[in-house]
Amino acid sequence: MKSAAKAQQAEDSAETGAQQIRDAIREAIVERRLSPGTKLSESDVGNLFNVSRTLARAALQALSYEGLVSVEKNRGAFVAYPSPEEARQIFSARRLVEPGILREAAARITPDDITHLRQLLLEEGRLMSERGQTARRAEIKASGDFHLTLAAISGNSIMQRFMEELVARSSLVIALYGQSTASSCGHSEHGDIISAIEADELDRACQLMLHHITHIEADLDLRERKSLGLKEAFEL
Amino acid sequence: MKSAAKAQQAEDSAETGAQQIRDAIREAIVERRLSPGTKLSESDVGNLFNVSRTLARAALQALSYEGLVSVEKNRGAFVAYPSPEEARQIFSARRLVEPGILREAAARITPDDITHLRQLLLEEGRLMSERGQTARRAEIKASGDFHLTLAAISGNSIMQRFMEELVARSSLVIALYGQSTASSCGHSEHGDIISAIEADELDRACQLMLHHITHIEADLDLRERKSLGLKEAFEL
DNA sequence: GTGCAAAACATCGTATACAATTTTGCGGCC
DNA sequence: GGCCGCAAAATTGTATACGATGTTTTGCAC
Repeated sequence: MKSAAKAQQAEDSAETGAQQIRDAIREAIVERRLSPGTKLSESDVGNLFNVSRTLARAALQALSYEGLVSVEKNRGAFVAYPSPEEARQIFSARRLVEPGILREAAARITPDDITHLRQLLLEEGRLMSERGQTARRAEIKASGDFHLTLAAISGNSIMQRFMEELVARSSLVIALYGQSTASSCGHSEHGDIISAIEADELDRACQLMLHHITHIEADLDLRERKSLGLKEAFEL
Repeated sequence: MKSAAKAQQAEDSAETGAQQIRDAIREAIVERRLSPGTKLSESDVGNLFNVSRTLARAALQALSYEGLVSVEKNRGAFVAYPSPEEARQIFSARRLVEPGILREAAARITPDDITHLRQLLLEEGRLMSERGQTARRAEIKASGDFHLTLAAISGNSIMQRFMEELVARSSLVIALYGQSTASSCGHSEHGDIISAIEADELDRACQLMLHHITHIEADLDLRERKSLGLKEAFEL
């Protein structure tokens, strides 16, 4: 897998400069270094990466297809600001697909995969106990990687790509509406899911996955707050 | 719904010229006026639509994110030529998501929606009995519209967009590997699914949907044929 | 006649330039 | 004093231009 991943990487980095910029911005969004609503002007992005507006534009367009930035005609690109309704749809979509992905993954999983998943878990736990911004960011990424790895194991690259989109957008939603300081995912729930898979209790694993997703969503405050930044921001 | 659809349309057409080109090419691909593997050079596309390469490129990039065209570095863009493996993944993904979509749609469906679906079915049947290329193309579109409408009824725009991608790519796969002259979907199966929904027999509706998708896939010849056109084409 | 190499051609990758639209700031008018 | 309108500035939309890369052709040597 390492060689395949490397080949993929080489192919990507060789493909075009816009891809690199896209990946860099996406990482910044997912790790919450860029807040929802932040303006991403083409010139600024271009200057930042020392490329022309052409490439910056291409990268922003690409991100808009993934739902991470929204481009408004003649107004510019912004880090996506998902509405509560959008947030609900994202988690609804995850509840819809993740059990199925889990089933397919369980059918193809190898001992090596289990080891890999457990390693991810360990890393996640380690980061969780650490302090600091960088650790927090790494933890966010790691907790998403659990779901992404499951999708990779399922062997369906289409579903894998879809999950990448959903996980990335989830990160945005959590950044916006998350309440608890305990970030993103319940750590122990990931472990429970792996255990259920190992024990071949597939139905239980799916149930756990559904509860897990619901728990994440339950930690959000999805009440409508209409255009909260316009007037109410001053009345605080 | 009509006003909402119109607003959407107006917004789209106003958004940018690249979108219109993208939609035009996509329609051509889905309706199989463009065959898989066809080269789509940026200059040609630009000339065809009387725009610069910039817009043509943007449109082709967009389509590559949807999996309908594949762009190869420094070589150009081509109508996607899905491999048998890719085809299997597409239908696997559909089996994974469509029952879930069906369940959500059934929970929100209105009598008007049922009417609409039945109307689609009628149209589909009418086109099926007609002769000629244009009728055949319209039929392809109509049969996909059934699945798309179901996704729209479900109310989850994320899943809806995903289904649009899957249906479009399915059309490509069928164009490549389809055997029977009876195109795309078994017509009667669509009607059976609607009936099951109306009768509130959700589990049965899901089963029918799964069988339906499997039937479509079963009509394909997904055997690997390596670079078939090189010598064997002459030895016929 | 065949095979390889070099040049010519075509096509994509990226940058820069210009046009169109929106936003913003200013001034006049009610 | 506040509102309306116009002009300037900024930003995006699109086109064109140039350089890089891949492909084909052509010519020469074997």
